[in-house]
Amino acid sequence: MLALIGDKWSAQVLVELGDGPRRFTQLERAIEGVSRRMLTLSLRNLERNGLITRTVYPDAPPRVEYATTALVEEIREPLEALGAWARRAGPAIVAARQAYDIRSPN
Amino acid sequence: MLALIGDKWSAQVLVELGDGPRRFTQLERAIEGVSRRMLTLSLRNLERNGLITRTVYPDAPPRVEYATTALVEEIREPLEALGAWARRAGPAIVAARQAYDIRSPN
DNA sequence: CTGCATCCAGCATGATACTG
DNA sequence: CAGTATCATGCTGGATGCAG
Repeated sequence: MLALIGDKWSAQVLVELGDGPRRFTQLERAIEGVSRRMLTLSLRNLERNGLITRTVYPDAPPRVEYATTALVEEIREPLEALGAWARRAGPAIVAARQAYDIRSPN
Repeated sequence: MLALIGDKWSAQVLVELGDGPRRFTQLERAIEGVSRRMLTLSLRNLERNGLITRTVYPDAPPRVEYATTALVEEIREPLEALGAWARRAGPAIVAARQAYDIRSPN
């Protein structure tokens, strides 16, 4: 699982594509801090693993759209459960972190 | 979320601790390929984020047990859903990979 | 617009040795 | 048993420039 989307950006790409197909530049702008290089690599990797599709439209200027496959739809629900948990648990995590840092001031 | 357990070993640690508390050496043996150093770092990180507890028993020889916290219990279900999906989707992923590699022989 | 190639720095990780 | 300390290194990923 983590071998598929465990890197820094792939998960975010999947989140963006959750609302529907997106173009390369749209993703680049939506995902704060991603470089063109890393976005390309992530997209290639996701495509290779069958998690997204890449569609080239023969226009000028070039247009490429990325979309999630059925494989990803199957896990949308547990993924969103995890997302909800992350938002809920955020404060507890921060608190735990502060408590730990006070106990071990290194 | 991935910031918490996105590294190479933390997720596996959580899986091992899913069956109950474990000692340092038990984890080291159960998790194939992990070095003492990385196991230590992962455990410290999980502890700092409040996902596991570390209990030292004042015995000779020393004994330390790690266990998951309630925070982790909350996501056991979606996590297992993801695991089940990973096992089911495995073959499809491999197939997609082969198809891709044939299309793009670089 | 959508990439790919190259270069290079920095961090993460493994190996190894040592300790309470 | 359960770590810590130190060193060497390899890969990740950013920056930059080029291209169809």
